[in-house]
Amino acid sequence: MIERHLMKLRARDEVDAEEEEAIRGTVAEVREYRSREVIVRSHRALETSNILLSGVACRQKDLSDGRRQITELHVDGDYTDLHSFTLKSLDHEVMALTDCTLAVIPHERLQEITRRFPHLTRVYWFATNLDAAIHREWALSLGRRNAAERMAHLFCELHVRLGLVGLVDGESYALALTQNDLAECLGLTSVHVNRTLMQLREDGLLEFRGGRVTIHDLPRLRALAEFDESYLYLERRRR
Amino acid sequence: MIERHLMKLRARDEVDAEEEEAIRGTVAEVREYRSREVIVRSHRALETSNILLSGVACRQKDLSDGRRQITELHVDGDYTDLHSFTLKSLDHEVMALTDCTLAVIPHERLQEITRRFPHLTRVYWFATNLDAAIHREWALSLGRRNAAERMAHLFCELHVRLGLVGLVDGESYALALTQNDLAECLGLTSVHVNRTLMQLREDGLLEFRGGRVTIHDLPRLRALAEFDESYLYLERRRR
DNA sequence: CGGTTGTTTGATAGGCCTCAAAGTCAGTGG
DNA sequence: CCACTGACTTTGAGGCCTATCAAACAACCG
Repeated sequence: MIERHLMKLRARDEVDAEEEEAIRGTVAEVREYRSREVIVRSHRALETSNILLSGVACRQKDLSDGRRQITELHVDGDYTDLHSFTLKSLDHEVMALTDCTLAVIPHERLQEITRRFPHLTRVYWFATNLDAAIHREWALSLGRRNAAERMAHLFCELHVRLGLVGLVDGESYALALTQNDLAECLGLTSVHVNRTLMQLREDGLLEFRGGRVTIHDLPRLRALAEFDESYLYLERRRR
Repeated sequence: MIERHLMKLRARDEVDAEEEEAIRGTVAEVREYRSREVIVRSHRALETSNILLSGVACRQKDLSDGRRQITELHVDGDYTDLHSFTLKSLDHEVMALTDCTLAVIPHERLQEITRRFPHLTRVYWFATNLDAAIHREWALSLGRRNAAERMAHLFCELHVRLGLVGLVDGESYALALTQNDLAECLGLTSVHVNRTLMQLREDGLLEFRGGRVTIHDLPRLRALAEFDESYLYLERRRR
């Protein structure tokens, strides 16, 4: 059930059998959400966190006039809101962008495994620090990359992150987002996203249609984005 | 020495005498850096972290053609790179924007106090999650706020964060940054920062000159920025 | 098959960038 | 005490990237 979550942890650290068992034991419940449903509301006291088992979810913040920014995308196996374990409430919403299945993990169970397994504490601390690293890379995109570079970078990031959990088929992966969702990730309007997608397609870099991304020229895509995957901390080492 | 660091921790949690003593014991050394010196290089194996004792430092990332984005500003009492404790190396540089003094904390000492004090582990885990919350708010600014709103928001954030450590005098605080530094925080050019500053000044919101920010109308500044300080997690509670 | 959601296209506007140069100021040294 | 320097700020003109507004088109769905 949480196999993809374990795959992801194992890509960056060692997790032994006993730790794995403890992690499996943290799951209290499994819930389903429909596309566009809010999974976690902002500014509410929280006593559980969630692992995304399947689907695409996001963290988003907005302004009063409706301007909205997605600050991170989540895919299968991601903890969407592990940070609420110490924050106790969130500064953003977590929302389902497609139908989603999530495992619910009570904070008290996290408290317990961090007490029993100091190493797992660091594994999960690392995981939240990785989210922050992704935020920083997005800040670089939003602040300094133009539309095409930003978009190329996002597709490269997802290519790696989905690849880690076995969801990339050749150079293609499922991504059931709307162009407006992309716009809210990239700090653009959906109209400009549409035009930028067409440009990337005409340039032979990739196609995005029917909820699927097909990369035609990964080296050029990475070069355009100046994509350097080191911010995803892919080394498997003791944390 | 690390009084401001403790002030900041105490604004969000309780730290008892024994824990405080342990924290003081983590400091191995104190170092000075000149303005513009690199404090921590990216992509290098790290075995220490740093608490900023005085000065302004930043985290920054750049693209090959020189475009640069600052992803967070650090002020007195901040851990500039606590996340390297689990990340082991950084995806960005830490740089001094003014002359700075930093306390050096070996990771092995952090390892030790997290073993002895599970609560302190959560206090510091919280601290890195707070950095991520700041990153998200900056993403909202970079993606969706216009130049004046972004700038207003940044000055509001610093007003609160410097206030926490006693560095705000009335509605004024020292901030020895150049307009170009601001531009690199805000995803703008220094020319446009200059024009935006003039506009904020003409509108009677604030002045920024001689390395000092003077806020003339805090309510209007906050309204312009839609500043909601809850992302800074100012409630004092057990983490 | 009408209704709804999402994509595509077109025309126009504006916010911010680029390039360039002048102005200001603190610090340095003769 | 003043020329000199370098770093930073300010101003101006022009242009581009992306937003805005509007409407047509396509695809999905009950």
